[in-house]
Amino acid sequence: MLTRTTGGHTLPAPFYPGSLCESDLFLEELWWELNSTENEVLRATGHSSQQEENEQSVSAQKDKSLQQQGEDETKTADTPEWEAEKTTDTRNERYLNGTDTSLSLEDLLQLLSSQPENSVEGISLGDIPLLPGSINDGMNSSAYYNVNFSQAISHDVNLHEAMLLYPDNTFRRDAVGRTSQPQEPFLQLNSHTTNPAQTLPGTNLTGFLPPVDHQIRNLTSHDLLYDLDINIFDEINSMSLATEGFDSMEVSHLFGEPDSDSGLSLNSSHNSTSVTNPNSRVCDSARGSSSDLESLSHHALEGAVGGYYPEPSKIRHIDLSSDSTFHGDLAFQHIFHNHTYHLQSSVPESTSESFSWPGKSQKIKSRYLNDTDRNLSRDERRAKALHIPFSVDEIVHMPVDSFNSMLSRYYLTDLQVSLIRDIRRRGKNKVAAQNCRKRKLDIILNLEDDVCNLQAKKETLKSERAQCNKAINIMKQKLHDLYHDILSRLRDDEGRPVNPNQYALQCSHDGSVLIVPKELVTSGYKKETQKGKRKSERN
DNA sequence: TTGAGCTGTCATCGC
DNA sequence: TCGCGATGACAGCTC
Repeated sequence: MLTRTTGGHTLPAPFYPGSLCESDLFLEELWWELNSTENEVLRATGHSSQQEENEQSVSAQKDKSLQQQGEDETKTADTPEWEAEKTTDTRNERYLNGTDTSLSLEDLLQLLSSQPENSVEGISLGDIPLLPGSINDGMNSSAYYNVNFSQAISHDVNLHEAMLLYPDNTFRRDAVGRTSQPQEPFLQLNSHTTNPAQTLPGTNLTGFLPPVDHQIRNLTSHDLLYDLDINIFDEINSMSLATEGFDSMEVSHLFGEPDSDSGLSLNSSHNSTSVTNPNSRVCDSARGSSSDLESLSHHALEGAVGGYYPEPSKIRHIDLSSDSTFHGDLAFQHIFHNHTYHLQSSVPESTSESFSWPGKSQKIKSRYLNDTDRNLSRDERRAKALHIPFSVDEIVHMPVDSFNSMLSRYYLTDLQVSLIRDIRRRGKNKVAAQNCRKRKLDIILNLEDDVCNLQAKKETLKSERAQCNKAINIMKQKLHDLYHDILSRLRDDEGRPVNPNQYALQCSHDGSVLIVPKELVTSGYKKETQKGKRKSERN
């Protein structure tokens, strides 16, 4: 029973290596060897019955894709320029000349469609070079699947809807399993297929992995997706959420943000489908992911009113549930979403993000955020998630007129506009807060300097006062000495020395010096002081 | 574990 | 009325 076609080769349906169980690894090795041997045989013979089936399938798909492409062209009359600029003729020529062996499936199908029928025989899907790093294999296989990805992307269809666009069963790897598991429509994870080359034709995992077969062989999708950037999943999830209609709180929870002040709350009834696929069965180790995902989906709805933060472990299950479609969208995002989000804003970011990561574990946080995302601020992640075509720097630092004209020039949803305005408000307030703190710090420093200067001045004045007092005392002493010296030399009428304790010297206005008894001096002094007081009282 | 410092954010006020 | 800056207050994070 041949149910899976992997690049022109067949796999026995009941035999799915890739489980995390170690016992399955041995079977996986055997499967790999068998498959490798089969590949060699097929290459040696150059053709096979299965290839004929594939070619027939390709021909049928080609017709379908061409028909679908014609329909899509009418549907997507306003496709972006990047799609209009996509030309494959030159690549086809390069491929025919042998200079370019990295043609994608779509290119090849177009090449086939442009060639006479008899020339198709020489090319089968098994001959398609699936080079490591050529992620276009997955992306450009839309024609093969009768899907116009550009339409899906341009319409911002979420993953779930994008998957539903597949009209036939070519995407299915296991029709039997599919019928037996009707609730597992698309996201059958690669955990069943350890060999990444045996995944879907359009999802060549080798494009993301180093071409070390022996290492890849023992990896499961669990392992392969484990280290992938969570932000990519965030983008995928939010892309569907942002366009399909969602509650901003849920996106905030998905981003680990308890507060989203975008202020718009859309329908959140079905937004968790693209995020949490309860039917995704990754492996035995993640067997409990189904319940977790359900609970997460449930809590996501709760989070809209209660503020639930999904734990990182649950987010990990979400990532694993993205399945192979992840790669296709990933490729699209690498190519079509050329957002220039600056990693470093002009405003110095805090070294510690206030972004509240669920669980608050920095190890887990750093595990899911790569270096780029660690440098992204929360608003940058938000903008990236909602595919806002402006950088945070542009949004924040752009003049008002330019900002308003920019908003009017682009067709933006209310959510995007709200987020942009929030980003601008927060960004400007952040700068204002920084300036305010800097200014406050400057004021404090200036006040401290003033205090220091005043203290120094006070000390100077104290020293000057001490010096003045010292000078005054010296002058007093000199005056006292001079006084006694003069009185000691004076004689009364009887020739006796004048007692300094009974007489005092008094200078008159005309410069003459009189010897006056101290009683008169003290009484006269009292009278003068009393007169002075009276005068002051009268005045 | 606790506290200080830093930073982002929100609310509010005034221009 | 709107936009924006300034600032107090609060919370989260780091050390």
